[in-house]
Amino acid sequence: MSATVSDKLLAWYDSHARALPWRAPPGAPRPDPYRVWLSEVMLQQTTVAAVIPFFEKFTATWPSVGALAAAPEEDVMAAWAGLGYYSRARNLVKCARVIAEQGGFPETEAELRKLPGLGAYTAAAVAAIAFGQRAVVVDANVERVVSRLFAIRDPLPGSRPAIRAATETITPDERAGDFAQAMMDLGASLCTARDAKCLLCPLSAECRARSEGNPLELPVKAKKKARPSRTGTAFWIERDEKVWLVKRPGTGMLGGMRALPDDGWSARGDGHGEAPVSGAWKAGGVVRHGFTHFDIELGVAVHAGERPTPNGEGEWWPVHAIEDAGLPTLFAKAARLVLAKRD
DNA sequence: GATCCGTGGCG
DNA sequence: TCGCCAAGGAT
Repeated sequence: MSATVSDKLLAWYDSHARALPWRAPPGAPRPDPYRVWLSEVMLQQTTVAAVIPFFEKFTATWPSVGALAAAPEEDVMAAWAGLGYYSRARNLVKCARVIAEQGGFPETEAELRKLPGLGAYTAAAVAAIAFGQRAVVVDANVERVVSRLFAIRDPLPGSRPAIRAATETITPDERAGDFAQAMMDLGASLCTARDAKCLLCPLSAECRARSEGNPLELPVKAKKKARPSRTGTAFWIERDEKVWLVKRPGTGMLGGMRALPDDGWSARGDGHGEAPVSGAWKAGGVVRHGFTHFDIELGVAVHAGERPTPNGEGEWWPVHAIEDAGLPTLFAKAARLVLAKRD
């Protein structure tokens, strides 16, 4: 059974693999480990379509892990702005510097797992795809495909050990990297969360969910908690055609990112409403944004006084270049709102 | 194990 | 409109 599944899947992959910028061209040897690692980190909880432009920008700016290691962290954070989960960018820089210092990527799953930002999934994926190691690669696609293939009906995340054990039985000794990518292509194109194109699937004859009932019922997942709604305020403080930006603390939400000053709102509670500068303020409108665990309704207050002098750390950023500041999406929305109302 | 951490697309 | 979802990791 195991040989049958992987053989069928690899044969399908050989004719149906997606052409993606981090994959080696057909017939080429293994892909560049730097590009594999970078793409895998970007792809954590992030769709292929969202990653591609960021991947192209990063590899054009920093063509090697050495170039990335030498980059100012601030530049990398700004380049990551809009992609989300910003701890990935901080760990990306840390990891690049460790690798540069070590003279290259480690090639085993266990050594890769020690690097910042590489968990069980990414370490296995890089070991298999970039270095040809046999590694059991389990991501959300594999969880879904394997849950259906083996009719694993226990709900996630409790079923993860069983899913991993089942994946182990079908992972081939050779081409484990192609096998992993084939599972992900299958999960992205045929065996998706809301659809199952079983008539096109190379594994339909082996699929227990298909023979036993409706594949769309799997995997079963625990229900998620409702997201709270928060309110807060961001402050637009301008002087000499420059706007005051702060750098958020290195850990926590939007950690290490440039931002507009705000009133301390968070996932846990609303903002206190107090401005960082005295003087007159006018309402600049409201933006709404959804984070993973809460929604925020953010009022934008625009300073209406003369030559404000903010307290604390920050920098004056040219208003005309605000799109280059590397603001995360919520603050980018707020900035666009202010500038749009001005016209 | 549970929680925190972004964003955009989809039905 | 809205809940779900995506090549997860760190704590």
